[in-house]
Amino acid sequence: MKKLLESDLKKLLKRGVTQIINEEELIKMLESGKPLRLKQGFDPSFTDIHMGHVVGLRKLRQFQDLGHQVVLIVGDWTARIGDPTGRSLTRPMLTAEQVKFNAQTYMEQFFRIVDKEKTEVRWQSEWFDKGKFGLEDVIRLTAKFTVAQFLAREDFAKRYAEGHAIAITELMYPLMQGYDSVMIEADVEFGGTDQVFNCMVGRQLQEMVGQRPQQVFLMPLLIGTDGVQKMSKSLGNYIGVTDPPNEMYGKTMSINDEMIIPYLELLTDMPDAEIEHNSARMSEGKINPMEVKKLLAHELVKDFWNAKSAGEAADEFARTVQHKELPVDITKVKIGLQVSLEYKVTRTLSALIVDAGLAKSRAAARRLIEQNAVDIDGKTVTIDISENEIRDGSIIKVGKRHYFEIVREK
RNA sequence: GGAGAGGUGCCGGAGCGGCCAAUCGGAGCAGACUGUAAAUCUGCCGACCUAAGGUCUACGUAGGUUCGAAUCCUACCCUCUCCA
Repeated sequence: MKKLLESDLKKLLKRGVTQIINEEELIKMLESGKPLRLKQGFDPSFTDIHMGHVVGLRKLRQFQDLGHQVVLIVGDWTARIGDPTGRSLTRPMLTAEQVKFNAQTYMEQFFRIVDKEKTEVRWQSEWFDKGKFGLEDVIRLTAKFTVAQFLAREDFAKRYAEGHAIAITELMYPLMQGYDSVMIEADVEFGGTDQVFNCMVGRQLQEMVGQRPQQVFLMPLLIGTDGVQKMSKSLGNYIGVTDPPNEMYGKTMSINDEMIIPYLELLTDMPDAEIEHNSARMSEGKINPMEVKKLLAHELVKDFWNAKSAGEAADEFARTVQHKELPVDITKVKIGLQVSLEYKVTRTLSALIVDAGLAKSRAAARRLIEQNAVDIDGKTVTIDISENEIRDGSIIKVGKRHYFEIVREK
């Protein structure tokens, strides 16, 4: 165990933390010098980790660096139910195969941030599978809680009030998550602020079986790139940890100003003093917020890729976006006479745009043309011309930042 | 088990025999403005056809009535509410 310093404690318990239940006890536990069992669960109902998850994973890493033990729970059973948290609709159930695949992918990404050496991976199936958990257990578990307790939870209450369906299995979800804490004898459970209820159930269950109730460590939910809703894959407002450097950089640059400081606090190791300094300069108008955002974007790409990629992504951004020059790599679309058995096919510009993957359908591509969104070699095109009218090597721009090059086949 | 309400495009939600590819809001996309921010304004927003027009596919599922159905009828599936 590393010796606990005052500065460590501050960083650990203050930065990027919404609430700790119960903080005093947690501090005592940390000071005792005994390695703590930190519970982090996830549902393999999705595969990609994005920056929203990173907030919590970084926190786990900080604890690990002080010598504590992470216990990662693969929610292979809960995933099949679907976490009702924040949902207005019942989620579809997943098959065992999907769950397994997703878990694998998830963990590959998880260990980019969290230290694998100090992590114990446990699957819920270890205690929930057939033969291990029976009706008797279900009854014992469910008997401890009331419907009123569950309806106190905001999302259940809301769905109920609005007449949306709530499956009984969904009520099982928090119980199962709580039971996990008992099984692994968790000292601290980590989660986003939307996890309070589930984590508290764990606390209560542990107490009922005579274990010391876990401390609950709640972290803020990261707002997505749209600046409004929490970051989530299904809303499409996320930055994934596996996003290629240019994309990660670009997406970061598109967040709005208000989010720059929170992102720095939650996703980077930039010292508090430096963050405050930047924040002050921005509000005094001494620096263009874009410059700070560039620091953030660079920092993220550096952490998830490397310094070299970060530099390149920054250059690419400056080149294509700020100076409106061409990107380094351009997709090439081949044109030329294509003769099938039946007839000769000459494509139109709209078809080329679809082939380049920049529109879902030809109708959509035509709409783009009509809306002056398409340029050929810098000149806006307004009608859907034939590929024969396009020169070899022409650069076609679609929207603000998508390009492709025409290559004529002889 | 009984009674009532309802299932519409990515989401919410109008329409209740022809003028409905379907009002409106949100999301999304594009243009203007910019710092590829945000906000704002404007336009688009089922597919296919080199097309001011045409064709096809769509309003829970399957049939039916009608010249014509998202709209009426029948059966089925699903959801919600109340009663038992």
